[in-house]
Amino acid sequence: MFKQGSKSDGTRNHILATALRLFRETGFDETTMRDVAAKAGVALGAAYYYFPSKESIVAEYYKYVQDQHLLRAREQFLLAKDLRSRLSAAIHTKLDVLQGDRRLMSALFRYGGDPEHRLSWFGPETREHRELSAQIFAEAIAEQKLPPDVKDVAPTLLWALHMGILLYFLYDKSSEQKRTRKLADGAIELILQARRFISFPVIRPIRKRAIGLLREAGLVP
Amino acid sequence: MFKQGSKSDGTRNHILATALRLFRETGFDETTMRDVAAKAGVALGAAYYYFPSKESIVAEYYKYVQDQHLLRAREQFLLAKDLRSRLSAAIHTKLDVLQGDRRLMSALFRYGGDPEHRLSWFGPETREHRELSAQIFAEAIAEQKLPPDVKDVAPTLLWALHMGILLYFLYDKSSEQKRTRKLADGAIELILQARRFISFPVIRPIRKRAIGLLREAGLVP
DNA sequence: GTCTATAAAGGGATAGAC
DNA sequence: GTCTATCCCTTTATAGAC
Repeated sequence: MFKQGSKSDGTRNHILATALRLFRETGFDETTMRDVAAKAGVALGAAYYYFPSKESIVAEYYKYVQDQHLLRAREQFLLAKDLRSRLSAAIHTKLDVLQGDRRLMSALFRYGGDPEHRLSWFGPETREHRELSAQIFAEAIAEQKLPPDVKDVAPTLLWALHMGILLYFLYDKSSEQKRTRKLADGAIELILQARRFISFPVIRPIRKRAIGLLREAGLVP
Repeated sequence: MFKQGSKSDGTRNHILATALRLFRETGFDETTMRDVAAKAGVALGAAYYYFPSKESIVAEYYKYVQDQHLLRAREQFLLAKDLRSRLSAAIHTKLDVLQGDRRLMSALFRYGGDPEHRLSWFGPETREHRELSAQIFAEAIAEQKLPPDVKDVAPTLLWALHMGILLYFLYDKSSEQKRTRKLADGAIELILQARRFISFPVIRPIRKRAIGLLREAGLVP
């Protein structure tokens, strides 16, 4: 996104930027492709030439979010040494990127329930996105000494937690979504507390069982 | 749904049944109101006379699912005494009701991400549905001796777990969604195991903290 | 009150001309 | 690479039959 170059890239970016602006201001469903084309000063067909569907514009935004998240999280990882700061960096940078775009996220959300959809969060076509997202959490916990089975599944579980927090974020009407920030911080504190328990021999059987269940279900690697 | 009576009820039910059949066979987006009207043998206007929108037909289905779940779960509760059977009844009856309607569920799913939508799962308009759903889980654990704070939040947490299982169900391509059944059974076993730990004094602080966090976030009562 | 027939506004998507 | 013209669909609306 926003890379410059040939003339076509200029038009494409112009249409994209206009569309995202309208989606943010007016909402996804409320914005028509005709609006986008008109405001961008191109014909309807031109908009469809660059974006095969209205949804594909949102898909572009999804990529942008992933890139931004990776960039910002890694930037903060350079200075964050302890687990708390690193988990905090991983989740809060994501919220930073999405702050103000909650209406757009609603449009993304709808793809999640359709296994056949190209943009479904859990479908094969978006596996790369998921893995990239989990990778950020893997980097957050990279230096931690943890039982191997825990370390294997932790990134995916943190990714799942982060998805839950994003859902909360979507519904959070508090100013600047402060409640979500608090929820995230609280969740991190719980993780830190759980981290101490997780290696205890008493916990081992239930831990093994839980991870085994998730593995069998294909929910974790 | 399916209640008989006046002539209008007959037509209404006929349109509803036809629409659901087409949604199941062809998919929600692929089925047009014109298809529904045509297959039901009524004019387009008649279909819109009974259902103000295509979505409102799906909303009707949602009510039907809730009613059926309550009915079937309570029927099984009469014979199920231990916690395992009662949790099993609560979740498996829901899956029974939804079995074969996964395409329809995809259509329902999309409402979940839009806080402004009348049919959003987490919005104020559907609170009754959520509470009714949690009520079934409350009945499943009614006879259990549990710390009061746990007993207060358990129905909501079980409801959340059940929502997660339904998401898995949506994506489960195994024949008759056997994998989801296994996942549900495994989750129940984990709950039984956790049930033994939950009252331990060592666990108390982290438990209090976790529940406090959920309360502050407004996620549990 | 229940429904048919019909039209038309508004919007997603496409074919093909330029 | 861009635009015009067009199709199909949802939805709303209306006039009138039963």
